[in-house]
Amino acid sequence: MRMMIKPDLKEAVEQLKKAVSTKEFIALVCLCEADYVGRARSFLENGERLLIIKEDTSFLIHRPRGLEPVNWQPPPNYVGVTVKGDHIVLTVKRVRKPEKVVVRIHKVRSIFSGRLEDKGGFQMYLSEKEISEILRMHPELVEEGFRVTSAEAREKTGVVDIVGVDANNRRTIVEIKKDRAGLEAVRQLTRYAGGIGQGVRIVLLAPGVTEEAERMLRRNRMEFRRISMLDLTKILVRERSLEKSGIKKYL
Amino acid sequence: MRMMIKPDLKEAVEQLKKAVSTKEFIALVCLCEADYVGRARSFLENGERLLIIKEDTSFLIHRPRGLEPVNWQPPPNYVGVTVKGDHIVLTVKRVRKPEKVVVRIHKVRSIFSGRLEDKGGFQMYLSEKEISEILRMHPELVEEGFRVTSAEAREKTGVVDIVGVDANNRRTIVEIKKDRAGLEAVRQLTRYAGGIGQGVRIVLLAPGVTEEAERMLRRNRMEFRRISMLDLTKILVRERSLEKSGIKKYL
DNA sequence: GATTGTATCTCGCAA
DNA sequence: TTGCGAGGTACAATC
Repeated sequence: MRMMIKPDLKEAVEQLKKAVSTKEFIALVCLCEADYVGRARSFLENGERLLIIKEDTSFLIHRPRGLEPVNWQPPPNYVGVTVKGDHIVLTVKRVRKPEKVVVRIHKVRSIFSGRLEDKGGFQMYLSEKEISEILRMHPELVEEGFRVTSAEAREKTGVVDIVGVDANNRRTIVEIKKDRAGLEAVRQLTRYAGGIGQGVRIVLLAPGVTEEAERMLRRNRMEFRRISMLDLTKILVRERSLEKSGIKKYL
Repeated sequence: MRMMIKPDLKEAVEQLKKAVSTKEFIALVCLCEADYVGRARSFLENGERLLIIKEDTSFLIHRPRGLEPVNWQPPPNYVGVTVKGDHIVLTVKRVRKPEKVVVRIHKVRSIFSGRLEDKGGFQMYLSEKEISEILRMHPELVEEGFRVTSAEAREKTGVVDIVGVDANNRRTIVEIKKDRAGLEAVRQLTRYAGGIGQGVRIVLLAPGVTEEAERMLRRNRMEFRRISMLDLTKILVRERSLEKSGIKKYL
């Protein structure tokens, strides 16, 4: 692990080359310009940015504002470092596609490189899949008397989360959205419903629905039911072994 | 602009707080864990990562591998720094949405903060010459049945024109603008079209058009057609003879 | 490898 | 603010 503040060109190049060759994680604040050629073309004029080269050669250029990187290259990449006159030329070229970013680095403000130790697990909760799982275990949350007949989550025409029958033994398809359902969700559902016979109830389950989406639902004789993500989370927390997962401390 | 290597907790907190309060750009390599609660929930166990807080409060956590950040928050955010026992607690909470990331920082490997000077322009790029070339090769992109009889680039106005005939053998002049066409573009076009006889179609091709410009076009019986510079770029990249002037040279 | 669908998508634009 | 489409989308799953 090594770090330098305002190194001169020679020092910076040396560390950069070494770090690249040993595939260390690199975070470099510098004055630079960058060209991209590949699926499109772009040119980024001179300015101060943060460059990131990861251990798997993932590459990012971040400007001082905005969430998204201005330039990037998904791994794997060939990474080259050379010196041309008074600046460093960093070339990042994708292995499997004809794409590359060329960065001309004029001044290095700071450079960090090292191997980062990161074995920590990452877990997302309450994805649509997990919601579906909970509802399969607790069909009464969908509707009184509802029974699940098919645990199959996907069919060819689109995404279907739960198939079952309601209290009157009528076939019912339940689609789940974890966010407020918009037009796109309803469209997706409509596409699927096109291949379904008459007399089948179609229910959209979500924390909310936009006005237009609800209108579209009505036009297509489909139903909306509100569901509380908080309730589902409580069930998840109650029923899962949570010692190692860590979500417990939130609730 | 300030940077520290392996600072102790107190030093790190001090710099972090100051940098956050003055909205400096921050790049922090540290051992940390992170929780996200919002549209979904996630938990990231302990490990070494790069944290980025931008001048507009954009927030990113990058692991040592993978292009995408493992956690993030689009601006604007409230950013809070506190100390709890032996670790720093960084809270990044979105202003307009119920979402937050809480990071517990256990060890700081290095911290950079400062204001980055970045006024450099950024643009996707296609020269007029290239646009003209692509459309000559693919006249169907102008319109179904269109055939080119001549093409010429006027560099001063940033407009390319192509002369041809449409599917009905009617003479058609196509003007191309790289950027969204405003009133000025239409004025120039009108001036140019003034010397043209009646019965000739005039079509403006651009990525977009302002409302007023479109009205002016209609008044002058001219047409607008939307064209995607990105699509053209893709065609260029895909189909150009690579030996002479194409992408190959770059790659 | 090509296609398809999701995403804490983000972002810009328009109504 | 909400909806809608584009993106160098990236990425995983599927064919």
